[in-house]
Amino acid sequence: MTKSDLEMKAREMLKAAKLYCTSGRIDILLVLMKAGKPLSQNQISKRSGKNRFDKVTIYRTLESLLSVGLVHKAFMEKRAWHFELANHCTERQCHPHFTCTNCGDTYCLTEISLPMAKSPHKGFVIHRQQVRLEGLCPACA
Amino acid sequence: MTKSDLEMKAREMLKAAKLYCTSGRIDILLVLMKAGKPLSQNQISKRSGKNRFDKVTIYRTLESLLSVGLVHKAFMEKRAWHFELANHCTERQCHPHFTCTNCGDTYCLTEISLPMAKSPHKGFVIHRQQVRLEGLCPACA
DNA sequence: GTAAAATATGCAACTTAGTTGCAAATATTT
DNA sequence: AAATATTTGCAACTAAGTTGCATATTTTAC
Ligand SMILES: [Mn+2]
Ligand SMILES: [Mn+2]
Ligand SMILES: [Zn+2]
Ligand SMILES: [Zn+2]
Repeated sequence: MTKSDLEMKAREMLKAAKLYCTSGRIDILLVLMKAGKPLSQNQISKRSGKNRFDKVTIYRTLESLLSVGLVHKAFMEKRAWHFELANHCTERQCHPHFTCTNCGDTYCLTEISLPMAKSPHKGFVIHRQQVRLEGLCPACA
Repeated sequence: MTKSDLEMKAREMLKAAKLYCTSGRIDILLVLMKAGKPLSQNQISKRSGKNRFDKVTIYRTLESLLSVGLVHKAFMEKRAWHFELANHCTERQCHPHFTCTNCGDTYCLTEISLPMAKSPHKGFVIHRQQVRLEGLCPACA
């Protein structure tokens, strides 16, 4: 897929979601598509190349992408929020994220999925489940 | 269990972990025991009654409890870290936490446990798994 | 019990993540 | 091209968490 193919895809995603098609949104979508793993505001900023958006803009952009479901917050034990494209995800369950306790890298384990937890009787209604794994990555094991 | 029973227990936990038995640690352990759910530094501070510890002390106390495994960080989609006693937990998996998307309350689902995820071939070694659930609590369903 | 050694605590100052209001800029609709 | 709707940057702010250092408390050794 060429660079402009990706950009076309980003535009289509925004259009389908009825969001204004701005350079900030396109740029951030491209960064997330290329990254293929959850990124923080800071990481997104660094990867935005020549277009440097204000951090407020990045947060507000992510918020708008979140609100239409194009992006998810990933469940990670880090200080900063991490965002990723909401693909590979069902309505009820995102793929697990694995973080290496040695090198700190995080991987999306899109091949794995756990059965949904069963509600513990007393009337909890479970809508969504997120799983976080930690251990050693191939390089550190 | 009377108040002093709990305090005795806290002292024993600290002794067994070879940590100095200070009023701060005892106090924070008591708060966590009584709470029975993950609390932030701020919440712990408010619940500490007449003994008000500096927030730096609370963080450092939690760090020491973490380092000997008496306390865990719970995996929550909130801005602040949340800590809880590390009981009801196996080495490999803590109980799932459920957060109500309506009222925001969090519950420890100690009755539930999911099977451990299987490593996706390529050499990941999984040590620990955490599960977060969201949906509606009995009061909000 | 007392002194020495080891560790915890408070305070002030700092860093980093995320938010808010408002005026200027850009995107869409007409 | 103008009118309208929405986004963006900037500056100033809040909240969470950290660091250094002097003082206080806990433990150990005698
Ligand atoms: Mn992912
Ligand atoms: Mn819990
Ligand atoms: Zn690693
Ligand atoms: Zn609720």
